Amino acid sequence: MVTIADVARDAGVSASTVSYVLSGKRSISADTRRRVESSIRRLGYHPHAGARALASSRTNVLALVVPLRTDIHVPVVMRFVTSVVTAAREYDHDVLLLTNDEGPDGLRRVAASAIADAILVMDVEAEEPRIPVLQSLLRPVVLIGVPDDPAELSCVDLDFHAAAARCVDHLADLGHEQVALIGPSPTVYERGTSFAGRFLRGFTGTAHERALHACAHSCAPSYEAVRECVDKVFADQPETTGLVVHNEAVLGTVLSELQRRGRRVPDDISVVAVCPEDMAVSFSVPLTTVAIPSNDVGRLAVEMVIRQLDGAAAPEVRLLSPRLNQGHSTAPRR
Amino acid sequence: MVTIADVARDAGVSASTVSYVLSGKRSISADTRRRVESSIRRLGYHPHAGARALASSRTNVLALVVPLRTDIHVPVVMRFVTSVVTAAREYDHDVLLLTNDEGPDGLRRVAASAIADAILVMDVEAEEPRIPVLQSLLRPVVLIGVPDDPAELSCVDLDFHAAAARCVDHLADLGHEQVALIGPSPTVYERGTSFAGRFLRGFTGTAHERALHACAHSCAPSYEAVRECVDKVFADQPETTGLVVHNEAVLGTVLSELQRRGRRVPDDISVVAVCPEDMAVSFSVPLTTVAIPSNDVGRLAVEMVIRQLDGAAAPEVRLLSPRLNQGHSTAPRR
DNA sequence: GAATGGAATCGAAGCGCTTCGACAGTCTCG
DNA sequence: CGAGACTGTCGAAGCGCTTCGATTCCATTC
Repeated sequence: MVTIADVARDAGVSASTVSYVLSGKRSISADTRRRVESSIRRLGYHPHAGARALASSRTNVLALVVPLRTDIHVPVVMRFVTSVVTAAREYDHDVLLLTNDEGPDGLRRVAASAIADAILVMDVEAEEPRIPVLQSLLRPVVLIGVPDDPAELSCVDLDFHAAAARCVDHLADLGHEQVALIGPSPTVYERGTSFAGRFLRGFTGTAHERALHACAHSCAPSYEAVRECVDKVFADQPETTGLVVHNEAVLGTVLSELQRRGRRVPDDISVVAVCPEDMAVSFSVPLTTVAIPSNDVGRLAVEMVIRQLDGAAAPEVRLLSPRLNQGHSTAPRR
Repeated sequence: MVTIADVARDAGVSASTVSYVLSGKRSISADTRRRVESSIRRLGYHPHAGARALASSRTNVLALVVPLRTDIHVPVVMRFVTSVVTAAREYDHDVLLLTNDEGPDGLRRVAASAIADAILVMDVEAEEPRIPVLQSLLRPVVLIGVPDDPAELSCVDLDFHAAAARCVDHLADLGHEQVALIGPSPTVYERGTSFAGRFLRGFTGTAHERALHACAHSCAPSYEAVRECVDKVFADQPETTGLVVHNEAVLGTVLSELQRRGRRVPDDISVVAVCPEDMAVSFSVPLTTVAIPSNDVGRLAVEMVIRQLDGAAAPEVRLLSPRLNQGHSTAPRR
């Protein structure tokens, strides 16, 4: 293994000088810097992560807690994960993958043994049970999702309340008077997943404000559940002409089910989906969507946590404003 | 921070004794062990990962290289990832998530800076370009997938050749004479993804042996592509009564497309899918499948790499035998 | 009863790095 | 021209752990 001492010898300087070249924490003459850098390259030197962590109490690793559930749409989760990894690398950090199945002890272990400098948590519930542990960790934490009481922890997420409002307003503006929401799986609501409740409240609240008839149904990700759910919508409100789908997993099934029933999109019924942008274009009708900005959220989470690590920022709650992308799945009511 | 010295003082022994209690590398009297363990618990001691790595040259971290592509089915990827994480934790290891976008340098960096002890690689191509780098790393590597020339690297995967054979045999045994394969996206084949080619060869080879008429088509994950693909199948072979779908992303769409055309499953056409077991039951007809054993593969990959780390095993190629689960989507030809 | 060997423990060295204080040399300015 | 400030570099300490003798104590064995 190539050590800092090898580089120092090769460049004719001391080890500390090499360290300062690398960290930039003290000024170095241009000539020395050049020599050291060329030695580093020539020898293929990479600082030993453990040694560095030991000496500096910084690992340059972020821990990311991902959900193992399957009722939450996996491709969406994966988008967050990759955006976090990508952003982390830009700030010279790596990402350690954690699941919840070790429970709070897993978090304590990672924090106490200094495997990671900070922790990012996905799949946040409204009454998030992990908050006490996370607070006790004495490390920066960013929640991807917003619990009812963030308790001094950083949070970042799409503003799902506003997103729902945006959907309803769009449909109302187009003249639709009976609207329906097909939401996430019942299990998602039961668990109190933070974004689900926020969206639902935004939906019903705005529908009420705009004086629309509205109904909302959760929907499990199965063929039968979708069928049943669509049944319920038209049973509740036969004249429903505006549909908001907040459930990526059943989106395709809902569309083909509408088709099967002879309801044309957007002629007979307008559909707004809440999903990642690139998902919207993979259907026969490019969908009008409120995008889930996984990339922005992931990147922002990383930036927030890095700034906290640098002591340059206090915890804060950031809600991203929703953007509606007009597709061909919504049209004025006829 | 609680250090080993704190524990030692608390238990009235030396630091090295605490270390030996933890590692079990020397014998310790029952009494001492008890005292040390209770001190550890009382003080909430967790060994500092960096210090440990420095002293022992072992990080207890496995790096996992995941694909960012979306033409490969994300939920399947995620299943592998979670099974790797879960298995790794059982062997007291954590998982560092790597993507390919740093290229070979990323691998070198992780290996040279001793961030991880070993590397697991997903999304392996037939002519895997990363093999030279991986070999130069001087660390255990396990490929999840089998390249044409593994070159002394460990590999583990489902035996896709045998899996295809199993599908075709099943259909042939049921009396079907014209069979078709709907395979992964064209981009997957173009890239030379290892499992795609192996499956395709298994399909055509076995169909030939069993004297069946067979055709195979790749299929992009879009509504139009599925439609076109199904068109092609029945244009090529109007009497096709056996269909193998090796493309999780379009499975649902293919089924509804068949339905749309009035081809009942399994009455008019038998369908065998290659997908994770739990995915098979989420359709209106529980599918006959050859399961992709993500859990077994992920766990096996971890076990192989751990055994190599312990010096207890040499690199090897492990192909898991396919298992066919009879569902309700296949029936004798009428 | 001296020699042998095993069990249990300790002390010290060392893993590769960062960081602090010291110092020599060079500038700047009154 | 000497005090003071700044620049660039070095040496040494120390981060928390593992591991290699060395040591002590006891039980065997002939």
